[in-house]
Amino acid sequence: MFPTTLYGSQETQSLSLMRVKKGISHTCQWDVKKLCFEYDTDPYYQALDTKVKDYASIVGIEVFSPVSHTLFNPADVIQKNGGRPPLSYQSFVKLAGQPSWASSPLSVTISSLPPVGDVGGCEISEVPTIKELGYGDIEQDEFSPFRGGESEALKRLKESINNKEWVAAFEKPKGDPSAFLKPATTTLSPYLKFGCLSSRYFYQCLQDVYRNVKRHTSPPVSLVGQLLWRDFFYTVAFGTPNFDRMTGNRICKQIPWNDNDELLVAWRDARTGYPWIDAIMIQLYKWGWMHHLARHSVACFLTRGDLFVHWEKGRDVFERLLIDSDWAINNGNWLWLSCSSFFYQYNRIYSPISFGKKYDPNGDYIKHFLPILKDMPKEYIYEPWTAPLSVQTKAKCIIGKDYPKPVVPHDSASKESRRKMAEAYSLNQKLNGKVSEEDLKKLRRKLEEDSEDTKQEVKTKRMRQKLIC
DNA sequence: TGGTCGTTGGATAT
DNA sequence: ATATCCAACGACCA
Repeated sequence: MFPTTLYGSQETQSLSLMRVKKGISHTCQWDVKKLCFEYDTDPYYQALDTKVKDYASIVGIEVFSPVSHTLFNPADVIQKNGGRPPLSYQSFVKLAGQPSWASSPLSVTISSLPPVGDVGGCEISEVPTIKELGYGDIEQDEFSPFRGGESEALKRLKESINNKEWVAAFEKPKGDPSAFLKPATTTLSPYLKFGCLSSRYFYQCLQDVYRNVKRHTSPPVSLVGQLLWRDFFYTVAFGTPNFDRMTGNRICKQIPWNDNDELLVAWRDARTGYPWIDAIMIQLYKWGWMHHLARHSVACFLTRGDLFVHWEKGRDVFERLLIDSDWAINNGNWLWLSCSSFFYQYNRIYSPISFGKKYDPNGDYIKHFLPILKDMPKEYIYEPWTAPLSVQTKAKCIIGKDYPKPVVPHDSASKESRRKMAEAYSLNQKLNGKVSEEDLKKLRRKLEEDSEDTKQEVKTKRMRQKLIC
């Protein structure tokens, strides 16, 4: 179902690096005097921009690179905190305060660009084709429903903002992850990510709405709160070396994740046997977007909830498939959901069965993205393996043949995961966070032994019961 | 150092 | 709908 090649960041990045290098070779013959580009905090672009700035300084080209992608300058917030990024949202909000530009309205009138002029017969851009990116074999109707561009972004922004009551009452945690005909959020994230929509303009539009209503929600749950979350992750990511890895990451708990490719692939390819999880992964594949809480469900399931697979593996899948995937935010949320950083209440596990049922008891979301289950009665739609064979036959969906059996039993798997998390946390505490590769290996062995013991106990108990009977 | 509190859990009781 | 338990974390701040 998925193209076999995984397009990690490196391939895409080397493509843009090539373009920049070519661009540099043309700066002399074009007599370039000034280079303007937005300041970028992602490590890859930091390195790239340094190269460009160094070159410009050598050949005497002026560089203008302002911070404008985020509400605040991450470096300022880090400096205010004594050189380290704040690790909680509340402390970030307190440090950040009001944006300096908030009182002066941003201009949205777009001045026209000067004509390109003579470029000496060279190609200006080499935008890769859909086929080159590995999507050539996908049917047109499977492409994301998002249309690109600034005009589209502003149109969609207006549609959201026009509903003042909705904006004023917005509370992120209360949204419905199963809503797909009309998603429960603004779905503006792809436009923020690609710079089609300015987060600062969005912020000002929201403030305008707030000024014109009696009451409105507040951070962290409000819409402005969501923009602040974005800035929070940008700031921590900027101030944390190796933010996208477990090892060498000062703020990341060292956890002995599985290296189980079978479980990872089942999750990635929407074959876990849990319809709620698989439907979300299909939506990811088809739309490149899912509701925030849907992302929580599958991320928790893959890592600390059920499969105990490394969060970096899930991060890679999201990074490639999400249309709004953003380096700081994606990594930040995987750290959060895997209880590796920011959030530590590993006992709170999303159930792959009851969480979705709460919002969508009929399973409409599942039936839409997993049509193989469209005739499964709602009593069984979240747990089709419990349906009697007669029901499965009538629904034309035999579990184990037409749709997979669960890869792991949720009850015991999540219990096991809780235990592993507790052990890993206690090791991190004991070693004050300085957990080595060897320490993790040892813990992995210990956990396996314990699990063997449990299995043996269960066996012994069963034997005893048999003897009694 | 100890108290507070944290965007978004689940199961069960009322 | 709301309260309570489960089992109990760590960042922040006084």
